[in-house]
Amino acid sequence: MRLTEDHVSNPNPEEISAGSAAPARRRMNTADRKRQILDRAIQFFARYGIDGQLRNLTKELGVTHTLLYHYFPTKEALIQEVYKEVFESRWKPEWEQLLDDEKLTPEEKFIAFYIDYSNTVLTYDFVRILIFSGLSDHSISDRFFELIRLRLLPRLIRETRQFCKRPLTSKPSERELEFLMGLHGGIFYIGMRRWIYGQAIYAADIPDTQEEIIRDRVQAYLQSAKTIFA
Amino acid sequence: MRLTEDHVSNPNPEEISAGSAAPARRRMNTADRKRQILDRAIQFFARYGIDGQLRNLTKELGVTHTLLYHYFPTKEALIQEVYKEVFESRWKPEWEQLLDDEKLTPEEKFIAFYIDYSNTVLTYDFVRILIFSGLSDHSISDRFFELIRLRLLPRLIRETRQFCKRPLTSKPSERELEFLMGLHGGIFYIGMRRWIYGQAIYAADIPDTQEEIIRDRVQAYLQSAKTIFA
DNA sequence: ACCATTATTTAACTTTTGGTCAATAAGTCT
DNA sequence: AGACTTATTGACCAAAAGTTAAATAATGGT
Repeated sequence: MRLTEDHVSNPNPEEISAGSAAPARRRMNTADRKRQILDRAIQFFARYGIDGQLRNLTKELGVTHTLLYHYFPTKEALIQEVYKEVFESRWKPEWEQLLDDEKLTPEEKFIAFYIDYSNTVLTYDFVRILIFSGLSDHSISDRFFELIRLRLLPRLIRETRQFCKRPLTSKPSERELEFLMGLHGGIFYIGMRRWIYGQAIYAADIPDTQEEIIRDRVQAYLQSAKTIFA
Repeated sequence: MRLTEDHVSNPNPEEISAGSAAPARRRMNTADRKRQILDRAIQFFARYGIDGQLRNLTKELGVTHTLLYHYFPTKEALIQEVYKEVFESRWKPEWEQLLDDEKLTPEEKFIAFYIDYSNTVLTYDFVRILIFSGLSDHSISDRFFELIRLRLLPRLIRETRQFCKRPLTSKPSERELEFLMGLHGGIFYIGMRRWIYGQAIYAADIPDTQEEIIRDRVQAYLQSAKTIFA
């Protein structure tokens, strides 16, 4: 039932050392090993979900599963650190600066932002872990959406209004927000198709066309906003 | 680690019968019981994922877990039937007829289609099971996307071109498809926010405003298509 | 070269969980 | 009422998987 790694070739060939001598047992310094485990755990849980088995995770590291308990008290604790790492350390404060930059037009800001946003957020690890966590417990993914809601949406709405030459002061209406979420969701869906459903995306690896996609959609969004909120 | 049902109040109070007498053991006719199990299994797996435990599922039914094996050979078989039920029996052939209806304008078709589509597809069970299955094994969710790709997208592209007064014959370009996926994904994202992330959606339960959201987005899509593909 | 530290492993425990099978009893038919 | 069918259960199994504790050995310091 669970996802297994039967088909995953072991990327750590050293453990199957040629000689029949006892496999070399190397000690690693604490910080490095913990970092290594965490990095691998992110990939691992992204792939197999939080139900992935510790024994398989540590096999990828060429290490016994009990070693984990030297660095993390429980599996749950490890998972929490994975979440923390993925959701908190990948947020870019530059996004806010970019959207506040007075030298750029709303259109330029939107495009530059969503290109960079999709490059950082629409990765295998991020998309899948975000969704795994959402499926099991909103409270974790919520932290990420709070950042979006507080730091990004107000700025994006402001820029939209600027583009439409409308007053900036009033509180964003639900209709405005929903319209913006149409753009935002459409872009996130690119990651969904690619990393959840395994679909080939049009020129997913060709930055130029990836940019064209975003450009098309942003322009459609802004132009239509002008019409709708006239 | 796994999602448990500790916090789920048991909706089947009969099993905790007041008297200490042996709980009445009722026999159900085969077809009804199978139907009942399947229905409950859909909700259950939608909530807890396919790693949900059979003993918990049957507890909700007020029945021993071994009874499942009287109706399904293995857990895997049950899950396959759940998938089949969810993905195949919810597809509406009317959608294709609607999009082919010559009495409607492209705009009317788009709006009518996406309103009905979102009402049938953007449900708790469907969205979550689709994503659970996508996370674990594309081959299942693929069947659903094949339907979309073959039955829906060509029609939607055709209607888009019709709206733009462009020739209908040539094969849809990737750019056209991606632009359409922006609309489609933005709408699916409504379900994601609601059923995966547990976010409150603007007027999610008020059909009128739900329709307004879709109307806004469809109109934005069509108008912009005119500009982009001029 | 020896010692102390601690990273790492080995062995074992416990609970969980999918699955089997024989026993039980609720319906149905005569 | 008695016999027959079969839905349902209870006891049990084996493998999986998180966790613990003691044994082992790599490393650094003196």
